[in-house]
Amino acid sequence: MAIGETAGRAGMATSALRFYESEGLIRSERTEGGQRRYAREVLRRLAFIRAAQNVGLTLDEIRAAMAALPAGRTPTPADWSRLSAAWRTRLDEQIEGLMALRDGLSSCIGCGCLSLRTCRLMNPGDELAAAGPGANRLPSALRRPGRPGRPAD
Amino acid sequence: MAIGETAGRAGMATSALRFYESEGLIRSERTEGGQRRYAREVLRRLAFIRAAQNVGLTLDEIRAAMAALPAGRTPTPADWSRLSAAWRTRLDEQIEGLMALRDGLSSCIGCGCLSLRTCRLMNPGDELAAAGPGANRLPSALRRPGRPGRPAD
DNA sequence: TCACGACCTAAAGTGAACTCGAAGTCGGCG
DNA sequence: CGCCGACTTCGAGTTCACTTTAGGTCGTGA
Repeated sequence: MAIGETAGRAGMATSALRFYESEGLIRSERTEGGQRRYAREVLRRLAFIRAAQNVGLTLDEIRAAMAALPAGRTPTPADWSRLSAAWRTRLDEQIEGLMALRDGLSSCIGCGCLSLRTCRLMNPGDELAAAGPGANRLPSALRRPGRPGRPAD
Repeated sequence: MAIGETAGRAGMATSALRFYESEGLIRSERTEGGQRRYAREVLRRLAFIRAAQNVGLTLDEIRAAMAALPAGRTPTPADWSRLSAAWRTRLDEQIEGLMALRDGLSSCIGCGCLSLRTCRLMNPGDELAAAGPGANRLPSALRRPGRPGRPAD
């Protein structure tokens, strides 16, 4: 399949496919003239990438996960299934984190304190005293790239 | 308070405070020599910003929310409380979204299909046919800035 | 054969939320 | 009075996941 058809089927832009290829997430053959031709299997890889992103993985993590696929043969459904099984735990953790935040919020909403030191909304993980004040920990899917962890001070 | 002390108490870098000020999220007085001096109230604003970010709001949204604070007087605990009450709903939605994703995953994990068209993991909101295939919707806290919604095609 | 859309590369741009660095100034303690 | 750390501004850099643009090539239906 040419890049346009592949992208269309996967619901992505062609630029994304080129980008994924440059990042080593997918592979392609080339025609004589240098155009990409994708194997069917790539659709499954793209689906995996999409799904993994929904769960909050970065492309780095996704690449690492896919590196665990069998090298020689085309991956089977079972192979893909095994990979995605790990996501359940991850999702569970994310849900748990959000619920903790919500419950902390409930306990704060009445008082309006928003105290930096004592409010559970500020300090989800209890004290965190060693890491300095302020809430710094979020499930990784919630952490925003532009907001890197404070550098070691 | 000088910027260093304020930042220390809030658990943020001084650069963040300057940035927030440049973005109109906080305000300061200046000494004769041009240095910033912060009022106590700023600590509460910073706490609010931190908490709102934990819930997944952008600085734009946070600025908008804080614009609803009373202009003349110093905001009371009740004022802050009212603002943060809206977060509960938001968190509930986020949790619900993640749980739906997790349950979709459970139903997929056995089959390993990862089918672009039919897998619920790919298409959380059922068909979404109008918006094109692929899963495009995430709770905003999970959406990553670097990954903008596909432009209108 | 030729037109035209689909494709190619490489580099630069986007946006969020900051951080970092350079070059210079302030302020409070001794 | 002098020192030195804390402060100032401003512009550029960072991360992630792409998209956009410019300038050129491929491939296929008429």
